[in-house]
Amino acid sequence: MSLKLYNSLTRTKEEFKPAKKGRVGIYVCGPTVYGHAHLGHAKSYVSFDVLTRYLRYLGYDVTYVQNITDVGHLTDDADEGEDKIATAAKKEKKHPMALAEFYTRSYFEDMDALNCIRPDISPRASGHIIEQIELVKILLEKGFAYEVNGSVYFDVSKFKDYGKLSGRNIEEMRAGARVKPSPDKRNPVDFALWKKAEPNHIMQWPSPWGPGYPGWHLECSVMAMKYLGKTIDIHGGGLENQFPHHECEIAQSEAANGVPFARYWLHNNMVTVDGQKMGKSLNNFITLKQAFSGSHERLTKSYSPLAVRQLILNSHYRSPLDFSDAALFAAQSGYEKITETVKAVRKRAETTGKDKADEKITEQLEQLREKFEVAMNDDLNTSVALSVVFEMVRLANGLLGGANTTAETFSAVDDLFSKLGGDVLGIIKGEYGNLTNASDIQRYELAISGLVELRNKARREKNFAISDEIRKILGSAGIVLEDKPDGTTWRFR
RNA sequence: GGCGGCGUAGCCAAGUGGCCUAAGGCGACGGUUUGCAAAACCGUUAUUCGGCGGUUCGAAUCCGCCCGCCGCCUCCA
Repeated sequence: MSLKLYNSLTRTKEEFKPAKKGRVGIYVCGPTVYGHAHLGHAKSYVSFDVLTRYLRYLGYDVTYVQNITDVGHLTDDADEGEDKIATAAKKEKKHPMALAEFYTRSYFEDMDALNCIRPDISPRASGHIIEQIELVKILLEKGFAYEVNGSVYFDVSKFKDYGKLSGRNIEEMRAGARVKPSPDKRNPVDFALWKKAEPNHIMQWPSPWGPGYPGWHLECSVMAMKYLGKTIDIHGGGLENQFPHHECEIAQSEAANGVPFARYWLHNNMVTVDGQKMGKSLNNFITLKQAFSGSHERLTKSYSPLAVRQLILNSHYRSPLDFSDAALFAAQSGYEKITETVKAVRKRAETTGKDKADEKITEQLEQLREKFEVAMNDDLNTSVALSVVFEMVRLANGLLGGANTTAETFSAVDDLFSKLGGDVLGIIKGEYGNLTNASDIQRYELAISGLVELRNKARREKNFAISDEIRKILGSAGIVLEDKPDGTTWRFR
């Protein structure tokens, strides 16, 4: 039984074997930091986060590189528009680097909330200008590129394999081209490696071809090569980047190095909101910060970051995902169900003894783990993997209802919860706290437990009018009471 | 116009030739439990997989046509 991944390059599921035994290098196209991250970013980066988490679970030593694009990504036509960062910086009246820094921090904040493990390396495009210039030089020397008016373009006609990833050929593209070709380019499908900067362009660097800045595709080739070698194991990214971005990365890298750029190409599908492509003009553009706070007119409430994560993992990474308030609501309920069970299991696992875990249960757990791995091995079927976690929830709740389960058995259950739902899927936390500030917790707990005690006194005296009133008051503050055989507990709704 | 994908219960979603008289979640309903609740547990909720034909002993799964939706081809994760 081994991991199979769908390779866009061959359009088939292939058994995954890294080039070096036991070690995996992954490069994923990161965000262009000119705005807050949105639901689309979440699907992409949660998907690749689960990939790296699962590879680590399988015992691989993974190096995960995900770039930050802070220069060179143009608006409009690939080679004619303005730099996205520069445009946003003008609007916000900030230095481009300040703007990039601001949104980089915002991005990490959101990804942390989604429980995405930080990449091992988060290289910035602007920090690799020298390397990018070097690559352009090599491509010029080898005759794959040409210089015109201080800009350098890649000559697509020189690279036979162009189109192999996206299944296109140059003739078709030329026929269907909607963009008017730049007069500098020999061929409309040629793309910019280095762009000449006008004097008022803030983001510019000296180069052998005069002051300028790198083309967008160049950074990924350079940084992947620098940190992972000339041939990387896995290259990931969004489906919309398959063409032209990834196609251009392949062309540049393979033309320069003469060896395959990436062995496995993985592409995640797109996100829609209420059935439509997410776009600023459609008023369905939802940032992660808006989803977490519920501050968007399409959302009826705020959603936990991990509920967003769970919704993403509820479907396959290669399927499109439609975000809607109803779907998020369902994910939130399911997420809370898992969370409450895990918390209860951990509480029962605290009282350690010398007993052994129930063998019948550990056998069941082992079967569940196997089912989970079979699902994940099949091109990361997180939907089925998640269903295994729910099966564990039902098993655990059954044990919680009974009286004879040992702490050791609960500990075994928690162990598997932590591995599968925690380490791999990232929807179960290592620790849960109702509030972040310790002294706040004490004060709230004191107040709430006082009211609970008062209510129980009323209940003992059969004064249910008073007891119901207290529960109602706490309920309106979002605190739910649960009367159980061993006492009353409370939790936040 | 070119290329690709999708259509499974009220909603989300897995399954892609026989183990499917189709996982799992949400919602709804009934039961157990409870002073009443909440939570949990048990049960019910698609004889059917957009429609129509075909291939096959056998199809949600393969083929054809039709209908509907979406994406890429221009920046987007």
